[in-house]
Amino acid sequence: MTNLKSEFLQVLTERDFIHQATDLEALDAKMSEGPISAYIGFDCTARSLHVGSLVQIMMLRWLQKTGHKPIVLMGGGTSKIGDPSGRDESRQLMTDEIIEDNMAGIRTIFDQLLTFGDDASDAVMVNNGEWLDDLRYIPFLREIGPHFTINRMMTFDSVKLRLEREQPLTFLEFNYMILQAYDFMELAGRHNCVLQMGGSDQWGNIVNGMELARRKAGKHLFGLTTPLITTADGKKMGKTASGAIWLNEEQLPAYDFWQFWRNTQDADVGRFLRLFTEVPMDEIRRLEALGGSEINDAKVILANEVTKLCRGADAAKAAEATARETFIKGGAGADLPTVSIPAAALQAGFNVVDLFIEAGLGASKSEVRRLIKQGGAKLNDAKVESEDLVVSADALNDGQIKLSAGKKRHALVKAE
RNA sequence: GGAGGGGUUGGGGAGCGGUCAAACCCAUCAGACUGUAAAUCUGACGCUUCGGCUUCACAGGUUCGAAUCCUGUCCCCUCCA
Repeated sequence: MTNLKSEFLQVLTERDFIHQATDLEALDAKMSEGPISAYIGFDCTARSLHVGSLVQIMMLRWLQKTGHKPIVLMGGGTSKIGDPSGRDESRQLMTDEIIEDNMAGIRTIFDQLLTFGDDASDAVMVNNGEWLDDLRYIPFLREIGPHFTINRMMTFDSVKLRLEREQPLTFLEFNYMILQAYDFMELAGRHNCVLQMGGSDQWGNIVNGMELARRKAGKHLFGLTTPLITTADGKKMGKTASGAIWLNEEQLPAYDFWQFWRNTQDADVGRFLRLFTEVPMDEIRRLEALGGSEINDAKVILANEVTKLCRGADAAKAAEATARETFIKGGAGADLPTVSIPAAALQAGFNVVDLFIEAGLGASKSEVRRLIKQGGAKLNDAKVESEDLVVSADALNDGQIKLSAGKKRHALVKAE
């Protein structure tokens, strides 16, 4: 791990991206000689990737920045199987249409973070459906099958854990690792790809690909994995009560995305800045050393930087402005979730409880009443004292009513 | 195929004829303290027109009364073959 020569690996090391790597010295030598191609595979399990995948995407970005060629592999083919790694249950099988649709959604985030094209260090996107969809069973088995022993496959975590927990592992899923191994070899042949990266749960799959390519084609390929990113209190990152933190605007508005980062725990700020932003290391060291409430400045920078990367500079600015307006001035920022209600209904008088539900700040009347009872409900920053309060048009402030549930959840109501 | 054990409110897990909307833990939400942090403390945590109403796998039944008893169905687990 010492004295790495290639810029890419230096960056990765410095920013704590590396969990495991195969033959790091040789890889370093190769990468410092000249540009290489490396890939990461993404399953098309949803219309957007979430922050759990952001580490991988950042690696591809650094790869490109340091002059190498990123290959984004869309798992159009493998998504039809479902990766059993790290899961106790089989994934629900998806139809081709859903996979297509998901792929289109996921593509947008890569367009945002990587430069695609035909130049040497331009990123390319490939779909493993290209070579997997039309595989013929018997020839494939004869070509690839002899290189895998069941004995060895049983030792990989994705298989072993499932079996140890006595959870079923179908033959379908059992094939996943073979197909991913085949992918690596295929990419090595088609795009001269020599490195596969991925999350730590992909280690087994990556190693399989390397071995297959070595045996079939005599190629020396490399693998590198990132650690599983958890929060300081040991939870999987990016899973909040309200759902996953999606990278696409369509799945999660920029303001909420920004807030997620702004609410990072003190202990995670430095690590997240290293992994999810391109802020220079000196600056990060300065920011993470901030004590007391000053660390909030670092959190704002974190939120701004990540939002800028994933959603663009304008979205980041707007989100920050809204947060500033809402939390510091105690006003109402434009980016807050907004709902419209008919002006006539408001004229007639609207019960607070119903209004909170309309604004999405409560799922049931009981829930809102509880909120009011506990003193967490505010209307235009004044505590709602009674659940019988009737809100009328004179509550409008610059044409809008600000509702708050607790300190962090705010919404605007406008009359139409 | 045989013998047992079980399916309870987001998760775990009590309850085993009435006092059960159902202990407790976790998660979640709110309040206090702070810094839109963590930790801690407090409270809440099915729905409701506040009269009640719908929940304890599903469908029936016994009973004044069932999550609790009986019958059937579906699912899960353990052991034997």
